[in-house]
Amino acid sequence: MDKDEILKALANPARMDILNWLKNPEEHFPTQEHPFEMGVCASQFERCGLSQSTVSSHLGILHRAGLVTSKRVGQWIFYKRNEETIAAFLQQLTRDL
Amino acid sequence: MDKDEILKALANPARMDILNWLKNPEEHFPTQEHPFEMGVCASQFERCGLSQSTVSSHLGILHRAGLVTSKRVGQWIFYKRNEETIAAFLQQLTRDL
DNA sequence: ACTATAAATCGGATTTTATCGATATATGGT
DNA sequence: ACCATATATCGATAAAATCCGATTTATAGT
Repeated sequence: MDKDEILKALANPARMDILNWLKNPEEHFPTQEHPFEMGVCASQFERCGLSQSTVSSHLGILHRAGLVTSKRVGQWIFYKRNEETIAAFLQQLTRDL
Repeated sequence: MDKDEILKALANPARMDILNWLKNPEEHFPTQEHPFEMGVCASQFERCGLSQSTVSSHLGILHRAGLVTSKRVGQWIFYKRNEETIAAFLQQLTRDL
């Protein structure tokens, strides 16, 4: 759990949006065909207006920071919030800051 | 209280160090001649190895984000943590994230 | 083997951030 | 008024982040 890496990941509005949308997939990704239990399909995040490659980069940064998990299912990759890491980060920040 | 601005301010090791040092001024700034009640004198932070102008810039970013307060006393400017803003930020982040 | 779709990676353009030395501004003391 | 000290601001440079389109890689279906 790299606090600095997580802070950098959070210090960007698009990535913050992605994390927030993932709290309510049903509400924010009504067009997804797949069941939400698997997570949210990567391509769904292009709704933020950024290109496929940019979205992929943001998802990679969130994933490397440990803030989301990803699972490949067939040709798709599904993302979920990693609540464990998020909670641990908040705890440490509350202690350290 | 601008959450994004605060996150950007925190997403930098030097600024994070400054905030942490300010939790224990007596320990981290033993060379300060002034009483610590006033805060920590700006020049003290040059102990992080950065130039005076760079330190001044970092302090300005922390101040604009509301994470520290500053008070001029004579020719010096003293900095303290702004515990109110820090606590409010942590609360909001814990709610929002 | 070929085609289609999803996602990652590459290469490059642009913007933002970090840093410095030099200079300007503010204050205090002589 | 002048000099010394503390801090802020300016201008330049280098590094990092953001973003895109094009290409590559992975998987699925025919």
